[in-house]
Amino acid sequence: MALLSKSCVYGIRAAIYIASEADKGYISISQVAKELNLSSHFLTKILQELTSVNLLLSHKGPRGGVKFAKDTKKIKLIEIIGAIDGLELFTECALGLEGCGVYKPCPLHDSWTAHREALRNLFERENLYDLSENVKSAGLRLRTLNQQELLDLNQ
Amino acid sequence: MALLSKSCVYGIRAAIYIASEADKGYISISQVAKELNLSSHFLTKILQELTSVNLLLSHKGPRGGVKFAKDTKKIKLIEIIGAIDGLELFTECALGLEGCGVYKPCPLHDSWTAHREALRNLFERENLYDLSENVKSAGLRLRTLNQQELLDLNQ
DNA sequence: CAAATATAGGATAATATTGTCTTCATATCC
DNA sequence: GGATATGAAGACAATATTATCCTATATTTG
Repeated sequence: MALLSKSCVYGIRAAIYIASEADKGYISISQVAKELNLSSHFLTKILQELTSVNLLLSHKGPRGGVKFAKDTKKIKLIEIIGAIDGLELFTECALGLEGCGVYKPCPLHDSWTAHREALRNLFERENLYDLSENVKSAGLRLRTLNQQELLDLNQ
Repeated sequence: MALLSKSCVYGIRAAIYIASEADKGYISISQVAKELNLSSHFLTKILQELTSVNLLLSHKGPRGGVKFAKDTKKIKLIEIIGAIDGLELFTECALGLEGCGVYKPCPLHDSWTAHREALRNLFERENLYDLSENVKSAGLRLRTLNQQELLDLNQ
């Protein structure tokens, strides 16, 4: 199991990329998909979840695409995660027990709730502007590596 | 998305219960399943993953069942998780990028790797004996609640 | 208005996860 | 040795996730 679903991860990577191009207005999803090595149709669907909650604005037709509806400094990763995966990860019992709480806790209740908050903080801290700036200035990576790059890395 | 798969969660809940009955020798899987409100066939499959890595010993026939192969004080939750879900959660990039590391990090690399370790520690700390003792002494919960219990809880 | 381009949205398919059921093999007990 | 109880293992089904493809709709451009 991964922490986040693939859809969510694709959404986050795309969001950071779109934020890095925020000054250019609408950016086409197919360009984002190409840049990140994703299926454009699949990415379109994922980003629709972000437009439906008004995080993204979309525009059809030539020179259309998507852009963020507000200042990317004010958009935290947790909003992207909430729109795609939901926030259950940050609210639910680690053992999936409904009603697990102070009154009827599971054996992991205390340690997990504490940890859950730290995890939530992690994603509440990160805003899209900072993340995208880091990508630009430090050459961080949003793409998968191709075969050759993976080989190079393993040497 | 949840942190752990359902199989893993079922495995953990069963493991804690089995540990709480460790002094009774082999305990039948169907009894465990009944106690925890799980399908016995499904649980059998999950526990087979624990016997196949020699965490559990199994015994067929009347008075058969499963029991832990070593002192439950020495079995940490991380071992159960590793056998069922694998340890990818504690080793992989949060954005699922292969080869994400110091050399070619993703924008979340630093904060996630730090957090990942804390998460791992959480599950490395907890041993089955302590967890099962907590369940017994503090009446903690391994079961799902039934309709009535859920209603009671919400009042 | 026509052509081109882009998102929206639905149909379908592939795969993984979760769950049930049946059969088999083995052990116990009488 | 026969009846019974139990885990092992595989077939199968339901559901969720991931992915692809096709059509519809809106918008721009000429």
